[in-house]
Amino acid sequence: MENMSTPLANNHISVDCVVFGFDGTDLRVLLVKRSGSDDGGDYNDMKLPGSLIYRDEDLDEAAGRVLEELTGIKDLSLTQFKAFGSKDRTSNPRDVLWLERAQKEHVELIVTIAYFALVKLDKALEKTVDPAQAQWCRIDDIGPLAFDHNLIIEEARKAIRREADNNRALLFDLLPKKFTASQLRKLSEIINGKTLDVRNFHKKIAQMPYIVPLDEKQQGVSHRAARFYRFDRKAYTVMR
Amino acid sequence: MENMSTPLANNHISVDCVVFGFDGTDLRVLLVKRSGSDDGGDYNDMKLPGSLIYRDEDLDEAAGRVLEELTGIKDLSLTQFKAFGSKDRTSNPRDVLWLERAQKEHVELIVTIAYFALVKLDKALEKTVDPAQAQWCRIDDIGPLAFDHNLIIEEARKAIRREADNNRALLFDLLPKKFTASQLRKLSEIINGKTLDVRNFHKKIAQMPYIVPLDEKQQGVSHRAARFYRFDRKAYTVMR
DNA sequence: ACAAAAGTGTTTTAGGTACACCCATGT
DNA sequence: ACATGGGTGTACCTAAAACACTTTTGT
Repeated sequence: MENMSTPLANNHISVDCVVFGFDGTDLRVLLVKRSGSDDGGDYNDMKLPGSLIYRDEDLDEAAGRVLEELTGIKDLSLTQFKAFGSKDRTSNPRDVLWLERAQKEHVELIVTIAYFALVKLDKALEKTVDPAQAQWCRIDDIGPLAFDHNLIIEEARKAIRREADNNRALLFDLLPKKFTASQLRKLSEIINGKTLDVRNFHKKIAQMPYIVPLDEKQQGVSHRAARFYRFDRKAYTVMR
Repeated sequence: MENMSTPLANNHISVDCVVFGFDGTDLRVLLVKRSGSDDGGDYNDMKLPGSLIYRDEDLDEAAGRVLEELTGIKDLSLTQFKAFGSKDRTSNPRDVLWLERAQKEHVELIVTIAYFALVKLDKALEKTVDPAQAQWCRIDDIGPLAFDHNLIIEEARKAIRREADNNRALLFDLLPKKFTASQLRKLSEIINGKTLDVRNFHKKIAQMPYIVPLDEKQQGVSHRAARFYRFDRKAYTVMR
């Protein structure tokens, strides 16, 4: 902050949000559609939801605003996990062109502060996003995105893995209120990247007082019906 | 990035560096002196080393430049751990006044990307920083700093604790090439915030192939001389 | 001799891992 | 009856925790 002898860059600050949902089988990420045209003609691709920072707004507020505009969810818990500001994040001319058309000025470096959020991906939520505008994509199924957004998603995945290690409550943000043991197990497997022994897993949740078994069971499945559980957040916070 | 109907903030992006050193007993942080004047007259306080981003420079480069200017160390390993962009980080009028004098323009929001670095705090390094300009302060001994720099240091401390959990090599960046078991233990205790059993600690390092005992011992100490150890980085990376 | 820090083993406890079969339900 | 996923118990192994005394060196 001291030295003014070198010209400052014409910088811009944005936020980008990696919103994770779990559909019972796969992890999904909310992406928005982008279209434009360049030398190669018209194109349609996807990017993370994001925005530049507005006047009188701080980072957390900007991230919250982006998600509220897109999903209608207010006060979604967002966690900042990394800033991206390498020069080669605008190495693709298509991205620079797209940015400068949108902003009507020359862009040298755009630093983005990345957030992740975890949501319960139920039918109700799926309806609130306009399919012409946004989409819940399976994480292993995402093509090349604008800017360095593929990298940002990878880093977000690492971040939730780290976070889940010292705060197991995090997983339950992705699950419905009532969930089965195998949903919880499959989600843990996806987050940790390794399979878990079924018996050991049952043993473990049985001794966690904050995972409470319900009397209710699945209905109409073509196999033995699974028991539902719920997460007791109060019991969890008391003990940890 | 899509919506341009709301005015964008007159933003600035900076980097701030939290450089940790270990003097054998305490953890220390490198701080630079700041002086100025306001309603209350002249003042002298301290802040983290930092800088705005220059033209043709990305975040990592800016952070590296700051530290090279200050300490002369090139290619110091810096880890980005968090961005700070809340509005109340400029809630102290003294800080805003200081900023605007330095930059000669109105500042609304300054987002800073914070990095930490770990260095071997030996006599040679202590000499390279000009005491009139900067100082290695004991971490438990730091007064109120400019902006939210006290908060940034707290977050940096949490970050290295997290990092040390899944990368024990990190501790050795803070220790001299030859170190004693008790130096390593005391450093671990400071990082983890709890005391460690001496016998269990010896047992543990004895079975770590990458902590190799040397024949050399301390000289001229008024008690039983401690054995020196060194960290074998190659052996560490091979096994993990 | 004494002060000050270094170094050394054993037992207990808890948690993790490995492993194979029967159960409930719909088609 | 069969296909599909749900649910259960025991033995073993490893890692962490608790705990007190002897050794070396300088003054």
